[in-house]
Amino acid sequence: MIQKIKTATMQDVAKLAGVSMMTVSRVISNEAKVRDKTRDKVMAAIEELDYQPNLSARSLASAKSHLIALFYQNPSEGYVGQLLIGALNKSQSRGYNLVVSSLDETTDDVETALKSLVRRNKIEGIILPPPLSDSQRVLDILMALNIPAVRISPQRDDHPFPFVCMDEAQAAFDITEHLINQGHRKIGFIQGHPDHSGSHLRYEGYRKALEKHHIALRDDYVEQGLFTYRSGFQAAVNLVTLKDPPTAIFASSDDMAAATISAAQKHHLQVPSMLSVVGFDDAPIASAIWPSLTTVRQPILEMAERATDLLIDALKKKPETEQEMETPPEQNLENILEYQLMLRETVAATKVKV
Amino acid sequence: MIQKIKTATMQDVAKLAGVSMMTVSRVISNEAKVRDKTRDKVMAAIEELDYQPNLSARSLASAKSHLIALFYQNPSEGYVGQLLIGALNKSQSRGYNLVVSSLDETTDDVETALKSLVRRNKIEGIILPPPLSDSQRVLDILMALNIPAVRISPQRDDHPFPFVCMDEAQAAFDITEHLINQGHRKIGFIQGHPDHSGSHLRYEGYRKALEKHHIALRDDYVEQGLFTYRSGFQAAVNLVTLKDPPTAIFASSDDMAAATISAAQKHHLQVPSMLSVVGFDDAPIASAIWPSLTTVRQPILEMAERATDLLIDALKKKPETEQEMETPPEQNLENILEYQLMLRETVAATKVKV
DNA sequence: TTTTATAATGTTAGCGCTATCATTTTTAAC
DNA sequence: GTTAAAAATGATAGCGCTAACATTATAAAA
Repeated sequence: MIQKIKTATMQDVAKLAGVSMMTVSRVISNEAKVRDKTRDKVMAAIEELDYQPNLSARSLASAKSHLIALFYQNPSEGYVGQLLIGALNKSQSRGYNLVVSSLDETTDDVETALKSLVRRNKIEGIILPPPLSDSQRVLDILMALNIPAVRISPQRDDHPFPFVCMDEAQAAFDITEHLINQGHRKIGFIQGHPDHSGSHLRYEGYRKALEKHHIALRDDYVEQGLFTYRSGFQAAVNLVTLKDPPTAIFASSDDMAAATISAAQKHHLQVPSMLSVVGFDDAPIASAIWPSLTTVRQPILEMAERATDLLIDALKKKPETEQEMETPPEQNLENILEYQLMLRETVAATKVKV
Repeated sequence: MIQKIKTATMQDVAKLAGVSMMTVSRVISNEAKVRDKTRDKVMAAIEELDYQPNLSARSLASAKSHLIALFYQNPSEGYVGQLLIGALNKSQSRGYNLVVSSLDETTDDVETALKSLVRRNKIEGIILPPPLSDSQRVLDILMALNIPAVRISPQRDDHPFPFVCMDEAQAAFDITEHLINQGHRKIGFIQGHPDHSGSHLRYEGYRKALEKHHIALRDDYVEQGLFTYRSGFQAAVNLVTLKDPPTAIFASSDDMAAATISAAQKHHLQVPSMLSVVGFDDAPIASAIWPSLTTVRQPILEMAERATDLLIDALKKKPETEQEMETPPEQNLENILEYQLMLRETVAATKVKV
């Protein structure tokens, strides 16, 4: 026996509410001119019939694909996963569908590939996570295509496309201050890859926190890393073998923080009793290792959701004004999301009095 | 200036090919009865016009949602990510859309939640990754709903829903044999969580490899773990502090393997020169740490693709025969996917002669 | 060849919604 | 109160495709 439960159509709703289909359509789609009383009647009917609009019919009638795309370029698996879940949830709930595709911006034919993807699939808007969000090349192509795009965690904010991000400098500041509050005064820092978005911001936060608490910035406490475990390991060894070693180390990524813990243990420094360590990202490794890592969680899923919202808002608005994706020069503050300090097991208060 | 490039419709193709729309439709959708000559003409026209079928129109006309769902329940981030990419790619290319939703099978109202999700979104089929693929409860509900589902890496294969998986026992066998081939005879094993799919299979593979090479299975070389770093650490310490410790350790997960490396280093055993370590999963941590971990890669993305294919095949076939999702009792071999040994840096040949 | 079965193709009628324009109602202005 | 402007609502015609059936071409049987 097959379930032939005919779901209610807009027709049904209109009849029940005693209005025309068009009015129902207006109530549902935009917030067009509908009298409150009418809207209420329609809403009630929708409620009663448990009406679900048919997206296919809507797309067909409105000649819109209701398709947005997310392009990614070899970021970590965990990162894409979060991104996808966020973008998928949001687009679904707003009646859009998501196309996901990997895109290598370094190949010669990005332009062709990109254009054909967009044209053939009738893609209406694009979400660009890092590192694509900083690819001048991709941005230029999209700009020329006159297709709306939203960037996630871009390094530079001087581009007309809107973006969502997190205040990395503030997060770095906070986690450094957390160390200071635990009594640490000798705090080492392992920098991230100099080219990568965020490295500088994280260093900036570290610097400012020291400054605020009148702790001198020591050159020998700052080591260069590349975000990788291996680079972090070497940097940590350098710090730990200093004549006057730090009592805490802030590594700019979780991989490097994990390496720092290994390096410390190798040099017979118990973590956190003899050395505190903090990371950045809340990557899977942060909670996999033991002791588990105190770090900063980037709200990746939420960023993806916000980006999707932003994009769809622009899509819905655009046809009216035929304007370029208007970016308020002052980025809306709501698009700078909250991070979260994940206080776990790798930080302890100093026993030594300061 | 807006791009009003009207994309070709089926009408256009039909006209150019000198046939009716219906014939074009038949050429495109199924492999129905169309003379080869006709098909060629149509294909040529499609090619020439770069025709892309309009999915919305198709869905509307065929009264199908072309929607499949993937439900997940807190697996690791990397895992969902791979899964999503695979499922998304495949469903996209076969003209389906993917709804993704997390689902907690332990809550009281799973049944209600599941039913309403399926009904409201008109979901036609479902992909169930672990651990949902083994949830009797969820399987029962879906069965009652008479909705096709495909399971990924299920523990038990006695259920009518089809599944895709990897030969874990064989993989465990292979990686154990790799150790043996490097001259190791004293090989420790850290088991996974006893409840979890795969734990037993991996142990079985380990056991069989020893057996094949006439190496006695020693009880004291087998430690119980729970897949977590922490559990692995303790197990590794136990193995390493044995009077006659193993020269190699096979941990049933990468997290535990990473922990094993830490434990070894803590006990001044250099990896791999003094102790070889292998893991299982090829989780992000495997390539994050250093030395990077020799392990087994599960083809997660491919499994998701295959599962999606399987599901869509069933969906396309079903209406004809109105049959329950026919599972050939003997699972098609094509649905057991190839794993890959990731030979990295944590294995060395024994120096001691055997 | 004629008849019959069968395969191949065509015709028609919507699927459920929105765009467009026509109509009615309300509000504002005089 | 009358009239004009504005706001709210309705009627109609498809969007591009497929289901269902009708028709025609082809092959098989008599």
